Amino acid sequence: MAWKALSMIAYFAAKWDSWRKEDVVANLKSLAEHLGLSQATVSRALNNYSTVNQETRAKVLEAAKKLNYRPNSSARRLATGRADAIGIVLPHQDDLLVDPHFADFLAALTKKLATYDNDVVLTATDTPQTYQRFAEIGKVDGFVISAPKAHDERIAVLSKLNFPFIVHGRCETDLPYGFFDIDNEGAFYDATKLLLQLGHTRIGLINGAADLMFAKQRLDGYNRAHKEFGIKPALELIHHDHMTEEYGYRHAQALLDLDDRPTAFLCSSTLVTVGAQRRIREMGLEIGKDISIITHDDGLSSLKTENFSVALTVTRAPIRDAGTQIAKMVVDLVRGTPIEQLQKVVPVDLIVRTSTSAPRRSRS
Amino acid sequence: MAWKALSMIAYFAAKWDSWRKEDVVANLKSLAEHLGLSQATVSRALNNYSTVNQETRAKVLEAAKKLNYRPNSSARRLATGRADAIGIVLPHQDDLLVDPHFADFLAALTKKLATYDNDVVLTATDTPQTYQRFAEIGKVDGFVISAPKAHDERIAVLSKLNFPFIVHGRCETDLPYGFFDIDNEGAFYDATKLLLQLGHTRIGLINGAADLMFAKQRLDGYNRAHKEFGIKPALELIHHDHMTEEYGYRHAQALLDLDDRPTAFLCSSTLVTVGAQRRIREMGLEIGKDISIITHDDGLSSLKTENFSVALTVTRAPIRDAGTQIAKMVVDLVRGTPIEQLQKVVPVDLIVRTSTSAPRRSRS
DNA sequence: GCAACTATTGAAAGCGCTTTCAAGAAAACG
DNA sequence: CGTTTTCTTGAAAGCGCTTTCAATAGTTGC
Repeated sequence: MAWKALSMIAYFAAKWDSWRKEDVVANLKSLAEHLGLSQATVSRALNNYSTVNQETRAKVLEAAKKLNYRPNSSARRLATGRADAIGIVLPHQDDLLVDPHFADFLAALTKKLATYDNDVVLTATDTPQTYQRFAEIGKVDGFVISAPKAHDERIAVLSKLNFPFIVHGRCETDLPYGFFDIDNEGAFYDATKLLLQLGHTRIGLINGAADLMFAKQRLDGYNRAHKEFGIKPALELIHHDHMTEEYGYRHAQALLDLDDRPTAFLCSSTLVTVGAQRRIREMGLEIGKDISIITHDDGLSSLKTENFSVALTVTRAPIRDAGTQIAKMVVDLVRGTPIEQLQKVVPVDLIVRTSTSAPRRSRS
Repeated sequence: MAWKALSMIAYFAAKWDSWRKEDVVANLKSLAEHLGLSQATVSRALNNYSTVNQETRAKVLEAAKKLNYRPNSSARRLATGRADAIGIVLPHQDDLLVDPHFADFLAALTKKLATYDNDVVLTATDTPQTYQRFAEIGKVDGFVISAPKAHDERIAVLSKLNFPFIVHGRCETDLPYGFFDIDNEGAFYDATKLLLQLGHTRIGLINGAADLMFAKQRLDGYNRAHKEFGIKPALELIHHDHMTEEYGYRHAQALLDLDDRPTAFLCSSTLVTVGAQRRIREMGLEIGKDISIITHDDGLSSLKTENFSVALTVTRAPIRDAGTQIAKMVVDLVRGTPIEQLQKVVPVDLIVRTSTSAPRRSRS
């Protein structure tokens, strides 16, 4: 085993040597000297200036490649004023809570930004001062704001600083800002409508935290559908909380303990549904028969709604798509695309599977 | 509503103005001029050099605060050669798969690094060249490597480059490197032993991907316990795969379809257990009675093992702790702490709850 | 054939900070 | 009281890159 380990390392080392070019050149200056050119010309060649002769450019590019030259990023940043990096603040709502959706979002965002040679810089503390500092200090060229609240301080601050940012979601403000959002209102309108059409009249809503904009939008959709059917949903049916398995369980429990308990649930995330399902089972009820469920599905890579015991009817909008799109949008914004062109809302699919059916008639 | 939105914005704007000091000073030069001092002295004062007079320092600090001065990070990086940033490469095993544990880990890491004034820079592409480039380019001072394989290329490369890095986990190599790991082998040894002591003789193992080091370690623990009991586990009992709900389901299914089916499962992650549980239920079996389960619990903030229908017996090691510890370790490493002092393995708790019991005797 | 362009390159001035080196003032020493 | 030390500060030289501006050579126009 020890031998094997050693040989593997030797293998990788050799492989690595073959990638690594012999000569390595540290900086522009030495590359320029090596080529017998000025730093200026070499820099221009590397940065695709039209004023540089084709042959020269070719030579420079070749040498740079051969000598494995990489421009120092700090120097470049200092000279250009650009950071080629986008900031993103970890949404740690509570101290402990981390949204699992965020991993998928981040992965897609980072991957797409890499195609624009932009990095992602993470920060933990979510205060206006953090944003200001990052902006002023030149660490990032722009921000992506996640999980906006209806009235989000961060947007006020960044607007005031006149610093580029794209919001993942929307908020209520008259300030102009770029955003990418899914049609949460429409999605939950459709979902609610489907349930109402099936004959459900008491529909429990297990929503995200009340101050988050998307939760508000979803509630709006829920309400609009009810209004169309002339039904006024009881307040006891509407729950707002963090979207964890645990809270899914608790709120399902509360809903099922009601005297006149709902015949259908509308859940804001897959994990919440896992929790709700646990409670439903405990009570000996059957999903899709005793109780219908529609959940919002962010297309998490590690937890798929089609794989639930009872395949779930969902409103589906892959959060990775949001990451990918927002990456492009924020880069465009930094490069000068006007805000008005960076406001996008995409529709949400309603995928009907077996967790929804007409309510059972037999009720005591 | 529109009015309310407007007023909120006005509120935030006002609040913001009160934070924001009137005068703002762009750079060291103007701050120095404002103070009637040289840039050198001001810089020294700001960076806590002992050679600067106490009174002068106080004056400088006060002025810097009042004028809201923030040193430009690129300039500072260029001058010092430090980036004050740690790189981390997103572990996208497949194109689509994102490990939900990673969000928790990242959050803790980022938060702790912030206390050292270090940022986290994310990258998507996981090739040796990526590491090399980031290192040479000066974007980061060090790396954190996640999910190492037994023979991990990245470690060979970074070692060769002589670039600081800390591994979250371990690997098989004779190269010296810093790491933080939990005692996976011990944890699964303990868990397996518990099951064997309870009388189980056929224990299904639903492990992580076979090339990942932690999966190997866990398998080792599983095997060691069996050896002690003089039992040779059948190969059919040992499964390796990605740790998603879906695969948990599938492998549980495969295991339960065996002629002589296992009476206990050992699962490598909470999400896998969710899937396994689904299959177990479908077959009308009862966890903790028909089948015992022990799962490894990374302490995910949004999915807690104590909240399963049948509270799960677990080997528990919060992944956030790893993030926090590694943050400190990598900073220490960059600052010169020798590698030998940066190798840590922490024990794992075995928490017994109700998902484990002696196997049922009645078997056909 | 000379003025007016065009194409291409280089010199040099930053970008905003840190840090070496030298210098002046104050304090300590003998 | 002259000399050595200690404190404190400033001037200036980078860090490695980009970019303005000037300069040269080569073209074109009339």
